[in-house]
Amino acid sequence: MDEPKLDRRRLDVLRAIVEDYVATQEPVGSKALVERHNLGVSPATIRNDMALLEEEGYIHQPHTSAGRVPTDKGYRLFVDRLTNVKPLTTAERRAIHSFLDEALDLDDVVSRTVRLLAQLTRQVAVVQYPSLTRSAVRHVELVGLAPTRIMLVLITDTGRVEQRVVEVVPLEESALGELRARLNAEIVGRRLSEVPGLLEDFARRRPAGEAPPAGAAPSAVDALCAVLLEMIVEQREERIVFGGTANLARFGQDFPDTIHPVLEALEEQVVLLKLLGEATAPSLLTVRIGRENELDQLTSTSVVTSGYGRGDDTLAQLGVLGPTRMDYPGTMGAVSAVARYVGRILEQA
Amino acid sequence: MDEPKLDRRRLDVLRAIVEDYVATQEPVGSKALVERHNLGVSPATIRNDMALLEEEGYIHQPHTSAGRVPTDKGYRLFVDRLTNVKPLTTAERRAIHSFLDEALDLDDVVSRTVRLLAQLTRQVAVVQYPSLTRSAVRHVELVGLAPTRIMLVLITDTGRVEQRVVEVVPLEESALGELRARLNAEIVGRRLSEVPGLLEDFARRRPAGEAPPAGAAPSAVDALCAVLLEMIVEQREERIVFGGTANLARFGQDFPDTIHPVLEALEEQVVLLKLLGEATAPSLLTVRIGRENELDQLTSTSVVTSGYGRGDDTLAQLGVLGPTRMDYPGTMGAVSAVARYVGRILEQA
DNA sequence: AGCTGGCACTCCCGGTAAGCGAGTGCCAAC
DNA sequence: GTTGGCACTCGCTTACCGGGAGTGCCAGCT
Repeated sequence: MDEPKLDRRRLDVLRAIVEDYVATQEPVGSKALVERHNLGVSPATIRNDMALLEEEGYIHQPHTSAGRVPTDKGYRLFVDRLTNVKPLTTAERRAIHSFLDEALDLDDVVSRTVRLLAQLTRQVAVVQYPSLTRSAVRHVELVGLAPTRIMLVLITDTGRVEQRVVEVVPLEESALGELRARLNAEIVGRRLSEVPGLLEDFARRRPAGEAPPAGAAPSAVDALCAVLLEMIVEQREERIVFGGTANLARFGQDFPDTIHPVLEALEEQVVLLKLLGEATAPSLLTVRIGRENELDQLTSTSVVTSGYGRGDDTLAQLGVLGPTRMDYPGTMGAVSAVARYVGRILEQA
Repeated sequence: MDEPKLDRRRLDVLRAIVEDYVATQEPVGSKALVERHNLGVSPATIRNDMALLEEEGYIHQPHTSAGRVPTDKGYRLFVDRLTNVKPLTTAERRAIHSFLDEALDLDDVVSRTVRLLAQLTRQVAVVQYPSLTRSAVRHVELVGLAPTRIMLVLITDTGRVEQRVVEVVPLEESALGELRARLNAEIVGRRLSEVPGLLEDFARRRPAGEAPPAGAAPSAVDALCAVLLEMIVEQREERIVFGGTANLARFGQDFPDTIHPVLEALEEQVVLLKLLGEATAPSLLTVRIGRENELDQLTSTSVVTSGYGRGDDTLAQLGVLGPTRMDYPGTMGAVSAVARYVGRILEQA
C-alpha cells in the first residue's frame, strides 16, 4: 500500500468527507462531520485526522478557515477502496428495461441509451455505436438504381446499416443478382475484420469469363469490393453521440467557467473517442477522475465508462461525464447496469 | 403601416441601436450613437428620437440612466424593414461547398450541415432529416434472416434507409424473391405519402392461390405491409439533430439563467419540432424573435429557419438558435445559403 | 498515546456607505 | 426642429466592518 499510515478511522473520515461534499457541494468541516456520521470521537480528533489527510494530499482547504474538499487523489482512493458500486433500485431497473425494450432499431437503441443514461445519472451521457469491425456481416444488398449505378447496403448483425452509391460499368440485372448471391455466400456471418481478406480472395477467384480485358475499366466486382472495403475501413472512426448537456448547466453557477470548454470538447469527435478510451471488457468499469483525463478542458470533470457487447465481445464503450464531485457509487451502478442491458438487447437482435 | 410617425431618421436610429447593441452587447447611449454613426445631428436630438422609439415600444431602458436596448418588437422591425440578408463572403461560400461536398451519405450530410451551420453562425444549429413522407421510394429490400424472420429495408431517394425485422409465417426463399419484385414494381418511384393507398390495393389484388385460409395467421404479405405502413407513419415524427451548444455558453455569463432551460428544451424532440415550425417553401427564411416563440424557455432566444429540399419540394427545415441579440443579417445569410446548398446536394444524390 | 475541550486566529461572506460616471429628461435659446 | 446646458437618477465599484465558521494548537484528562 502506498500509505500504510492511513488507519481505519482516517479512511472513514475521508469517506465521510467525500459523501458529504458530494451531497452538499460545500466544503465540510470537522463539526458537521461528527454530527452527520457517528464517528464516536470529537471534532478535535477529526481535525487531527484531517490535517493528516491533507498532508497526504487526499483533501484540500480552499482557504484557511474553510472546510475541506476532496482532491482528485482523494476521490481516487474513495472509488478504489472506500465504496462499492451501488445496485440500482428496482424502479430504476424497471425503467431501464421498459425504456430500452421499446427500441426499434440500432439508432433507436443508441439514442434511447443516451437519454436513459443522462436521466439516470443526471449527467452528460456518451454512447459509442457498436464497432463495425467487431460485428459480423448479416447481409449485403446490391440495388440497381440505373445501369451504371448501384447502391451497396451493408447490414451487420448489430443492426447497423451503411449504404453507399457506386458507379460501375454497365451491368445487367441478372448479373447483379448473381453477384449478390455469390458475395453474400462469401461473407455473410463473417466478422467485418475478416472481410478484407475474404474480398481479396473473392476477387482473385472470379470465373475466367468475367475477368476484364487487360487495361479496361475495373470490373463491377472490383469497384464494389473497393467501396465495400472503404466503408469498413472508414467507419473505423466510430460514431459517438452524447446528450444530457443540460445537466452540465444544472448546478447553476457551480463551475461556470468550466462549462464552456466542456461543451466545446464534447463537440469534437476526437475528444469523445479519447474520452471513452480503450475498449475494456464488457461491464468492466473505468473511472477517470479530474486531471487523470488527459485533456485540459476536462480536468475538473470525471468520466465513468464501461464496455458493452455480446457475451465477452466488447463492441463499444458507453459512459457519463460530470463534475469530479459526482456520486460515484450511484453513477457507477447506473453505467454498469445500462451497459449490461444494452449488451443483452444487442444479443437478441 | 402601423406607425406612420416613424420618419426616416428615427428608423436610422433604431437600426444603429440594434447594430451597436449586437456588436457590443451593452446598452447603447445617445452619445455613443452619434460618434459611431454619422447621423448628422447632436446627441440631444437623438435622445428625443429615442424617447419616441421607447414610447412606441421598439427599445427599452434597463434602468433609468442606462442606454437603450432593442425590444423584441424593435428587432422585428429591424429584420422586416431595416436590413437585408447579408451575402456570404466567398471564403464562407467556399467553406460550405468543400465541407458538404465530402459527405458520403445522408447521415453524413446532416451531421456535416449541423457542424457547418454552428461554425458559420457561431450559434446552435438545428437540422431536420429530410421528411420521409415527402420523399419517394427508391427500393424495398427483403432479406431472409431465418425461415420466419425477414428484415425489411426501405430506401428513399433522399438517401434515407430504415430497416425493421418482421416475424412472419414460414416463407421460402423463392417466394420472397417474387414478393420483393412485385412489391418494388408496385411502389418504387412513388411518394411515401402515396404508399399506404398503394399497399392496400396491393394486398387486395393478390393472386387467389395466395390468399390465406380464413381465420389463419396473417399472410407474410399482410405482415410485411403492416410493418411497412408502420415505418412510414411512425417516422412522421421526424428525426432532428442539433449541435454547437458550446456557442450558447460562449457569451460567458451573458445570459446565465437562460442557458439551462434552453439546453433542456433542445433535448426534447417535441420542442425541436416546434422550433423548426411548419414547413415553408425552400429557402424562404423564417425568423422568430424572443417571445414570438411559444415556449417559455425560449423567450430570450431567436430562431432563424429555412426550408430546404429539391426544387420546389420542401423536404425539411434547418436553422439556428441564439440569443435575441444576434447578428440577424449574417445569420440569415448563412442559413439561407446552407439551406440552398443542402438542397442541391440532395438533388444530385 | 491518544483523545478532548478550550481558545485565539484567520479569512470568507454579507451588508452598508461613498464616490464615480454614464446616461437621461427637460428647458431655454437658436 | 435642433442644440447646448444642467440637474438628476441610478447602477457599479471600492472600501469598510462585523459575524461566523472553521482551523491549529495546547494543556489536561483517561
